[in-house]
Amino acid sequence: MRASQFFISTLKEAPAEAELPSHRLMLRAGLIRRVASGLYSWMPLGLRILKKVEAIVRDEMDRAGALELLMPAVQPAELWEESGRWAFYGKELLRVKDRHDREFCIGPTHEEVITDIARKEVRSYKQLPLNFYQVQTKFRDEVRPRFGVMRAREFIMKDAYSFHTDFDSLKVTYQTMFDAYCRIFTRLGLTFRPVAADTGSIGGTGSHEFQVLAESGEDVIAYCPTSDYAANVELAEALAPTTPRPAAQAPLTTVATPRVKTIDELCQCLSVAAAHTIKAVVVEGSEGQPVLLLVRGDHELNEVKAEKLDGIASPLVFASPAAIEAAFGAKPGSLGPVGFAGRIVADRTVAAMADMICGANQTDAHLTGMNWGRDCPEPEVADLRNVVEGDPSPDGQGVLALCRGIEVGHVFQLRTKYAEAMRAQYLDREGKLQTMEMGCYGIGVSRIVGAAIEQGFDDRGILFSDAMAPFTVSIVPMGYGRSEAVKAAADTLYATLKAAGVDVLLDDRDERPGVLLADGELLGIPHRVVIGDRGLKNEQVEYQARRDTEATAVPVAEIADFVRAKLGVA
RNA sequence: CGGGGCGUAGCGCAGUCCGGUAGCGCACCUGGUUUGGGACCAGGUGGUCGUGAGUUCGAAUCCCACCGCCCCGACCA
Repeated sequence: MRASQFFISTLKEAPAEAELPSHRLMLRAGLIRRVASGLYSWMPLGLRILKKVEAIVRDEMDRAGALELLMPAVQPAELWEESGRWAFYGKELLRVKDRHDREFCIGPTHEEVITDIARKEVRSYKQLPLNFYQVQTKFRDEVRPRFGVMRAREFIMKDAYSFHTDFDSLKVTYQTMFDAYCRIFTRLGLTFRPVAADTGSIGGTGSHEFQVLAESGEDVIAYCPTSDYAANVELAEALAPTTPRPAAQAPLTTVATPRVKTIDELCQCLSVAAAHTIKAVVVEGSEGQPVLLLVRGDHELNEVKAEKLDGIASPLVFASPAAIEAAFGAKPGSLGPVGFAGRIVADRTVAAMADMICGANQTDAHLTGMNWGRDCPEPEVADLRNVVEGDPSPDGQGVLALCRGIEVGHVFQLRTKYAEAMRAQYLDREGKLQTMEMGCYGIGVSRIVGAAIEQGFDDRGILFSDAMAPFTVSIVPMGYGRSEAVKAAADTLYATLKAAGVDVLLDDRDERPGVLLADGELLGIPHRVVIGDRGLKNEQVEYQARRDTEATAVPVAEIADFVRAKLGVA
């Protein structure tokens, strides 16, 4: 491509709305333009990147035996009513009515439509397993779209759905897809980690997320540096302390703690460490009754774990201040287990504590020296908290560390959740009707572009991998319109690389050298050849990779082969 | 949904407190000079100051309402 025939629209300054490096750089480089909150146009340059990601995804999906199809973005409400999600999905589902007043949604995902296809098309076990995928626009009406294409409302997703006669078959395809995902992210040049994950609103059993490691990530991952354990903190198990509970020593004492509402204030007021306190959270049980959850003062309640407990409302509902006062006779900030007659669930760590400090169920008062068994009954025990740095790894191999990640892929074993609700059945060998097993597999194609930039940029711009860059090589002539020699050398190299199938940009724009060089760096083009009269005097041009600190002089006669060698192109 | 902030030219901003008929940098157009790191000179184009309703002789500026956008929060009692 000749830059003069293309559309390059870079900005020296990023619009004020962008905060995250990837978002700023995507706007500055002119890859995307915002249309409305969470809605972006992909400009020609950005679309090239998106297409490259898509091509790799398709290549690996095809290789994994998945078959591409295309489902509509607009879906009838009836299908969602059948699966039960029309009611369950909530406000993120964009619902619309057509001219006949019939209800539809703009698809945030496609389990319903694909299951409808499977139940209509598949009759026999002989047709299974099957794996379909599509690359398509999704819409999720996010509460707070942010970070440009990373959490947009409309985005491009590759979603695949597999159908099976039995769980064993599902597990085989799940592994095939897991492996394909690893190849995709590796080929894209991303530093990523597959982690065990919660299944969330999609439902099902086994699940892994593919997380691109980045400081700005919205997810927290717990991993073990000395083993291959890795899980989203939502899921990572906090093991029970191995040391037994110490014997009670302190007497139960009520202390006045005026205006103390938080653990921080409590620690200051009593000059104690948070690890000696316990934090009380009141949630609703399945019948709406208050349930008291207890975690250590310096720990965090894990909502996902809490709502999985039997008898707890799911999704989790926090009790209202009024309900709390009615049940405890005290305001939030002074709650504790002593004297509370309802259900109490203590985190494993809390269950192993002695001489604790907790709320007294009396406004502006706390108890010190609280002990299980002596001052109140032994509590029900469960894993309720987020793991913290240094916790023992659940696989028994060392301790956990935490890092942040951007979720770019997610694979699920859905099992029969949708097939059952929507009666996706087949006839088995014996002629008996059976429910299909299902898997689903998603990749956030547009999010990958943001995530990749988040993982690769410097003060000059983007650092794209060869696989994702809008162009692999740029030829930057110093004075294309002024020097016949420069023009000839640039044109020759351009023709040669193009003929070799290299995605090359000849920057023949009538701009000053500084503009051409700065734009190439902003766009993250990984390989650059600078051609100028200065070098040509000695029959030389300059090669510099985007990540190199210095240019390499290369004889003009050898530059094409030199670049091809750098790219690994024959 | 709660809190904070911001809406003035395509982008970045000043002007708003203290009302007087809109400005700077970049970008863009024309001409000239330049040409190995975002050039220089000269001349130009472009704005219902987010929208609506008020106060006033007069509103970007003051008052009210609305809309849009960004950030933080929406377990941590």
